[in-house]
Amino acid sequence: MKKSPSHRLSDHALWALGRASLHAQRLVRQHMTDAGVRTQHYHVLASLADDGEAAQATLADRIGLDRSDLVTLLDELEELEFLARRVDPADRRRKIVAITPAGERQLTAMDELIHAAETDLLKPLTAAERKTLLALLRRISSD
Amino acid sequence: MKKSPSHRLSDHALWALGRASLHAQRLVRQHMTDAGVRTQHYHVLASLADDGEAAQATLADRIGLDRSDLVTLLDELEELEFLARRVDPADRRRKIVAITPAGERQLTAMDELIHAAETDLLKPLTAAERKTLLALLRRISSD
DNA sequence: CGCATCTCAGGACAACTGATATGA
DNA sequence: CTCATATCAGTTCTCCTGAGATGC
Repeated sequence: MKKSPSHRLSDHALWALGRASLHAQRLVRQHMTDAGVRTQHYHVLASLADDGEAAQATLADRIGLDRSDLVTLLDELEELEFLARRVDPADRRRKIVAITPAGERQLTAMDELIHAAETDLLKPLTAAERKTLLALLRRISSD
Repeated sequence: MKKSPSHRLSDHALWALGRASLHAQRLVRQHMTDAGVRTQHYHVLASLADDGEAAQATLADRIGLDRSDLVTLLDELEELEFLARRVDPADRRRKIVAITPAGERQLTAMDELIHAAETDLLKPLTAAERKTLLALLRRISSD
């Protein structure tokens, strides 16, 4: 016997995931929009800082972003001088993207906002539960 | 000593959530788009079937959807005759939304697709892990 | 009058698709 | 010629905002 009469919306991990993710996005924006910067900007800068400069295609793959969408994103960040594009002399089709000192400063500033949002999000969980959640999420998304 | 050198993108539950949710959305679409129906349509029909007919405002609250967005959604579903709107005689501002037999049939059909997507998503997890994940997701999104 | 309900118009973001120019 | 890279244009979907019309 099932206790609740098949609540299609609340019993599916599918929607629970969506709602949690939306909640997370809202927290991020709530902390970030003041700066006029978007989540994707953070992704780009963080990837460049953590894994080093790269061609746009590999950068897009690293973040899991579409290559065509990355173009506009890089335009905006280059305009702000948070990164620089230079043509790869070895293969002149490629443009190598590198973060600038100003970009690193911006990244450190955003790090705090992100950390605050993450803290808010995980507030109801213990440290062990946070690790469990992260591990489970990784297993269902990467495969 | 930390083992990995602070991978900003992979160590945050914030992005793990986003990636998992995106992956889930893709699975749903992969199973659903054939029918020309969207996720939100399912939400509306499922809520009407599980919790009964309701005024638009309360329906929107139940799904967690914006009231203005619900209008278009209901227009589409009414066009397909999957639901019907009728004015509440007790308060003529209100329109009571109810699912039709055709809507219920459509819902059953979608149930299978949704179930398939959910199975795909949770494939890497054991039954116990699925329960844990669902419980953790609920704790961080509801409060 | 203030207030709630439904409606309409439009913007912001993210994900996706297809086509093009250029170089390897 | 083929393939990959970066770019450009346009669509869809979801979420959000503000304003109007009608009835309480």
